[in-house]
Amino acid sequence: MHALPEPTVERLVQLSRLLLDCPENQITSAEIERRAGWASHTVRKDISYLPGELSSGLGYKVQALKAAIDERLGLTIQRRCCVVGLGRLGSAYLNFSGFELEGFKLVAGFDSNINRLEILQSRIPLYPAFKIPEVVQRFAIELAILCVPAAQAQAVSDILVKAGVKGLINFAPVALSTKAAVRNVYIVDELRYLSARIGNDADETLALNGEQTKEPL
Amino acid sequence: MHALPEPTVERLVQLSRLLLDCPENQITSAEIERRAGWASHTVRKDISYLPGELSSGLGYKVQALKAAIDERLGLTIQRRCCVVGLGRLGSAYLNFSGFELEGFKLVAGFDSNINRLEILQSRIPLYPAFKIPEVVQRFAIELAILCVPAAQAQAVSDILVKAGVKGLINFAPVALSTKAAVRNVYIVDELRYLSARIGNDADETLALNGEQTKEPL
DNA sequence: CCATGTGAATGCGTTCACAGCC
DNA sequence: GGCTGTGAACGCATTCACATGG
Repeated sequence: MHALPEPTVERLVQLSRLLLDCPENQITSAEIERRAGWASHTVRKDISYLPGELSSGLGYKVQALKAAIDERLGLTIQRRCCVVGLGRLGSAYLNFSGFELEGFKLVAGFDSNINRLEILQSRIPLYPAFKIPEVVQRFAIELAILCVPAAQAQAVSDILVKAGVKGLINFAPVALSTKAAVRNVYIVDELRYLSARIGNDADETLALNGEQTKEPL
Repeated sequence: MHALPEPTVERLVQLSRLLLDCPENQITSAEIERRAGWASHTVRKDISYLPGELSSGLGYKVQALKAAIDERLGLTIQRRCCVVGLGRLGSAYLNFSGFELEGFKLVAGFDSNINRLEILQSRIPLYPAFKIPEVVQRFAIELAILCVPAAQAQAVSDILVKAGVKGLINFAPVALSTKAAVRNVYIVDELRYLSARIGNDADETLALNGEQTKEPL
């Protein structure tokens, strides 16, 4: 079995979720195109990498398709994760309830500020940062949502990875150097990227009165 | 002036920020490789798309390089943005202080829950959701950070875009259908993607393709 | 020598076009 | 007929190798 192309993995990850709230039993590649925006032949090509009999005359069997994707991508395993850094962003994710639904289990929150641990109320157990090695090992935590300030991100990531964490979502604007898998999510870069995309169309003007009348969607 | 390759834009966006906290005057492509993780020839190729004399014997001139990137990508314009949906995630970003530093101005927060508007304290002016068209037009808001529940994301995005918003960061797990530029950030998909990458220790089917080969810490 | 810059080669994902099957 | 599945063609970004400049 060969490695999947990187972009294919990315699309299949999304497709798997998309199939979650898909009430029908069958779905065609054309319908997936409509819902997700990828060309139908791209969808078919992606799916063709998966093993098994997934189609039946008029489309793919939703259950079987989702199962095949999850199986192939290793998404059937329930992974334990933690949130590190319980500022506004970290505690937002600490209280996010969408993890369990999709096979993740949030089992710990960490912060170096003891006061903060006492103030925060959460269903999830909270620990001081110095307990990261112990707790990560004890619960076999594999994934971490890293919400600490940029200055500490590299050091904290080192501790996490040493303790056994294999994947990180990094919200700080630093390029982590680590053997773990990393996904960077920095909102300012996202804004900058959007800025680049929308270009310098009609700027300068402070839109005094009339406002440009936009055509409907 | 030709369009830049998509991946180049993405790297230059990050490079521009990386140069922000770069105290030196000169930087070589090899040093950028060390800090950002891209091969030095990739860096040079990316930079070669930019106009102007950016190098001088022993590396690039940091100021000039950053200026050239920002100019080319349209990052010199200060864009106004807003946060829509002031739940935990939305209010976390509402209080994030990193926007101004990098040329963005957060000028409004919106939520449909009037109570919430009264409870939240923020330096940023808050408005009820029904005022989105008015406020977006009045302040010429171009970018929106969309933190509303999935069920409302499409409808709210329609209103924003109709009012003049040109780019959206979407935190909800839905594929928005819109003419605006969109960046999707859904944390569960990020976790799933990491899951796929780290596999099950026994399972090397996904064979991390080169990608992030970092040298040891 | 150092490091940049760039045409040319390579490799990889996308797109195409059509064969196969329900 | 409609839809999937896939080898083959294509196009684009990456990578290479070497010419150029301080």
